[in-house]
Amino acid sequence: MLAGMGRLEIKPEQHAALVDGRPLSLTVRELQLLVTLSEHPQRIMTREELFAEVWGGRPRSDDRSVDVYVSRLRAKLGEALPEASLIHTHNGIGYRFSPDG
Amino acid sequence: MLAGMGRLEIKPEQHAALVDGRPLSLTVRELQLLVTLSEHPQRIMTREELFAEVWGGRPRSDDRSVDVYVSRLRAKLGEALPEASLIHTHNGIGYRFSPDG
DNA sequence: CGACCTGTGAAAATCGTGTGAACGCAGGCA
DNA sequence: TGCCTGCGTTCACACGATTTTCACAGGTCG
Repeated sequence: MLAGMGRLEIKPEQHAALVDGRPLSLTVRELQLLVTLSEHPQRIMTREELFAEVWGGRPRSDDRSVDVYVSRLRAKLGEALPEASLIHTHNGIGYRFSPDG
Repeated sequence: MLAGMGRLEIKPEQHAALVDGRPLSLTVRELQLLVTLSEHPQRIMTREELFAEVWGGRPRSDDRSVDVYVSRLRAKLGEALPEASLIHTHNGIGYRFSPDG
């Protein structure tokens, strides 16, 4: 128990992601992205899908917003849950959220 | 231990907030706000929620009362408990009371 | 009147966002 | 193995948005 996960709860209605009951200080965008990813666990989501959900519309072909926010999110999650790696990169495709490592 | 908290007691029924047994000199509004925040520890509360509890009704869209009173409250808490940071800002959303830092 | 509380406007300070660019890693191929 | 190359990661910055703080005017109550 409390290995890696089970410690992270995502509560969109409370505008919060909790680790051990304590909210991470995520920005609105970061939270939106985390919520979107976590709503489809183990599913590889393309940048287009993620962009559509979080920003709305389609990303420019060279838009790196999703990558940048994934990076920021990983940094904050990594601080709060050092041993967990929740967001996985799928090269050439997109990202996947995995609740357990 | 006794960093930040354990030293602060909030007694709504006595219209008082005590630090090491001594009452802070808070105004009615300040106390109401502190009570409201502290009744939901670790929960991010929106301005609308706080306003509804303390002032009643809905704030004007550009109302900054909550912010101003949070600021006044922090000033007084900061004097009595210099090392504690009990009220956290969540940008774009609202405020959160955290008994321990 | 004098002391204090309250809400408002506005200036000052801080933070979030998106972008371009630098960097680094992994995979393909000789 | 060693070099390319494409893609993902992260940094730095500028701009806009949001929060913090200050000053003040009106109100209350002794």
